[in-house]
Amino acid sequence: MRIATWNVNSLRVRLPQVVAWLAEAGPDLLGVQETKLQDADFPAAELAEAGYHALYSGQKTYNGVAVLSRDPGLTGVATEIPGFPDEQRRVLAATAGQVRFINLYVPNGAAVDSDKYRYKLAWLEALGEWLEEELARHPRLVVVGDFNIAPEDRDVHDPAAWAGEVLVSEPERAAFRRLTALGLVDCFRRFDQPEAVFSWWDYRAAAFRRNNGLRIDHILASQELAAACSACTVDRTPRGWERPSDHAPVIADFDVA
DNA sequence: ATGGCGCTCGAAGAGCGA
Repeated sequence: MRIATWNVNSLRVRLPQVVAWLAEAGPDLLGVQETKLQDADFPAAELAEAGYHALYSGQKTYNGVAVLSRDPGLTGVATEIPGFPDEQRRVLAATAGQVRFINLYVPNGAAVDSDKYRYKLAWLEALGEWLEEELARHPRLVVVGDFNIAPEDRDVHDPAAWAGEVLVSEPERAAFRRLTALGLVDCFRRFDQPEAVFSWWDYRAAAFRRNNGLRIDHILASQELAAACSACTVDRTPRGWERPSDHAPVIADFDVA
């Protein structure tokens, strides 16, 4: 089973790239973030033509998440963190067979100590409580998305320049470690990886060409699924296409039915 | 060098992302 995540930064703009990438990479499940589409405008027909059933939870202009699945028989759909009502559409969970799939667009946080930063930390706190329950219910749980956290300095192109900034600050990293302490495994770090592998590069200052990036998009798996994970990679290719998203897809393969 | 680029809304330029 192939599971992937991709912040597309506008599905309206990126739909042709998403369709092309689905045909190349062939994920069974793809978590999409930043669709920036109301549900009425979601391109369900185009994606169905590409062979994918879609769930979506959108809003105008900002945020918006979707789950694309080869298997149309998804159940247990959730669009909120229980007990954390939120107008921002950042959560979409569903069960495919025995696999519980949770797709997240974690708040960006804007700047350390801002209102948005405090919202991000509160959001992550509520997420942790929910994921603890989800883990108890679902031995095969995978949590994907744009976490907007680079967990360690090796996930940052220039740790000195980024020290203490939003996306790398210690409270954010502590929130990420709280998730892994629940028993969720960062699939990317289960394997030997090259140095300087990132999933996001600023549009400005030729950041992609210089590989000035951050690894902020992640695939976390329960221990049962992590044990069945055979690979986890970032696919840099779409970031090099014309008019790309600033994020690249992350892919993990699992030896489960 | 504290900007730089790209998307949205809406029809200019501000807000936002990371």
